[in-house]
Amino acid sequence: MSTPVVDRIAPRAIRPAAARAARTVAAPAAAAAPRQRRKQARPQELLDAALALFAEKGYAATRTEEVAARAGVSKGTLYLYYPSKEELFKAVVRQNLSALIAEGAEFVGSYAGSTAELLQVLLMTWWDRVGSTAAAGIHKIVFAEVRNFPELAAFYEAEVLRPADRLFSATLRRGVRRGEFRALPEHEVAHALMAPLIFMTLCQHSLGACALGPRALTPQALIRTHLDLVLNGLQRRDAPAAGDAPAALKARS
Amino acid sequence: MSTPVVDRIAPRAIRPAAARAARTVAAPAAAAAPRQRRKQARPQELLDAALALFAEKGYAATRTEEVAARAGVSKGTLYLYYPSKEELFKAVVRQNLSALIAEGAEFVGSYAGSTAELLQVLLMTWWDRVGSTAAAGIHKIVFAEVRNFPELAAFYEAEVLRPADRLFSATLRRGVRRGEFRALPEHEVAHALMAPLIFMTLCQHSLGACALGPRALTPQALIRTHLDLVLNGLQRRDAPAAGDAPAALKARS
DNA sequence: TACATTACTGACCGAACAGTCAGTAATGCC
DNA sequence: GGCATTACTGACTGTTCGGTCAGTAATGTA
Repeated sequence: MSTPVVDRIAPRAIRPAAARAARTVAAPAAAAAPRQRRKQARPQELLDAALALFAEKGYAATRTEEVAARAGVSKGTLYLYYPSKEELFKAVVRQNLSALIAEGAEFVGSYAGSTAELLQVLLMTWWDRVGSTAAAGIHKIVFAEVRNFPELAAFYEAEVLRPADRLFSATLRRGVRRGEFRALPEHEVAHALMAPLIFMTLCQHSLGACALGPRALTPQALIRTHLDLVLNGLQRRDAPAAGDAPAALKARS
Repeated sequence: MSTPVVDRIAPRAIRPAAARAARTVAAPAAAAAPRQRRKQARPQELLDAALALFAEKGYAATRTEEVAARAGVSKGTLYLYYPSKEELFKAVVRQNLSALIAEGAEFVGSYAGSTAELLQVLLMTWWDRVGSTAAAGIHKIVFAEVRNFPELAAFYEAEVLRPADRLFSATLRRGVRRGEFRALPEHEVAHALMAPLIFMTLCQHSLGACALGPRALTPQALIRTHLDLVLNGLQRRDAPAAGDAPAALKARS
């Protein structure tokens, strides 16, 4: 089929050539202060740097030295605060995903309005707090690399997947119980609810970041269409159509 | 927040320790024949090996030597047929994705039944020929790694994304033109149509492969629920419900 | 059997990278 | 100012991997 040709020289991977400078030009706030002692601030700064780089390049492709440089410290310092690359990653997941899911579960328990509205709020809030931020890039990593790092699979399952599934299943049951929705399989509908959103963030964090991908797929338009489609699909044939756009759960901090 | 602890020794990545044996126990068909000359068969065997390994481990994490070993040849031979790892990957994409999309476009042009039926056939066929095979793993790679290999982004966009988007947009327009569907934004609905399916394959090729992930998400059940949901959502309120399950496009070869 | 062609091999090169640790300098205390 | 504590540094190590190329052996031809 394909003819053998030996010509070009392909680079082993993307050339790093970016880690430099970070120390000399230094952090955005502090000018060019060499060797500061700021034990309190380091962990958070390292987490921020790690999230940004993991989301951009993936887990395996992110070099710990680069994370350190972005946080304005040396590689040795990173290992002073996190015992390994893996533990650093886990800390990032805990801070950015686990926290919000717990908050959402609490919200669902005390919500009084219609379930269609509730779903709108949940999805909009997810977009506001995760989907539109670097945290969305974590999903990209998990999907792609979890098989190469089996220990991270169990961690993500317990820390993110199960809680999120519980959250949406409970919400859908609520809709059926109140006579608003048809009774469709919970897991599958929960999947259909989140899949297009997460899928969109995957696009944005991959093809989209290259100014390519599904053309002009603006998040707002997609979420609106998606909600219209799904809420209409969930609706009992004899029920009236859902109202639209209640106020969101809570503005980003 | 996090306290510094330095204790465990984390491995650099997943230990390869798998490439061995492949030559001695050799290929399933030929016993243990050293140094065969089979110029015709090599390219396809290399593509098969590459697809399997790329889908399992990702692009960067797959070692060319491992691909060669799985195909029953040495690393040098691989580079005799494909000039670089990147070109090997492109060849895999062309064979496994581009081909089917072209076939689907042809099918849509000549289809006579209802558009709801047509969508069912397209999705079912996609599942049969891509979603349920190793080829689905390609999407995982693209989402995760395309940013580290910008040249692959443009390739995938031109070779897969645009053709697929054209295919679904045309089908949806057909439904609206024939008065079967509501007029919703094409790109967004096309996204909502494919996202849950591709998303499911992502799950299966990552968490699912670790026997985790969304519990008991069987493909058939998900596709059925998804189609029910979306076709019901697309339906004009005054139209009758869609019929079900026409015969599939064409059985897997 | 001798020779030419060429499919195939695998040791080797250079670069990259997770994690270490002996050393350096900022800070607090007297 | 002098000293003890400790946050921080960066050169170093062992290993991995894409790609190369001089050499080897299978095949066709006579």
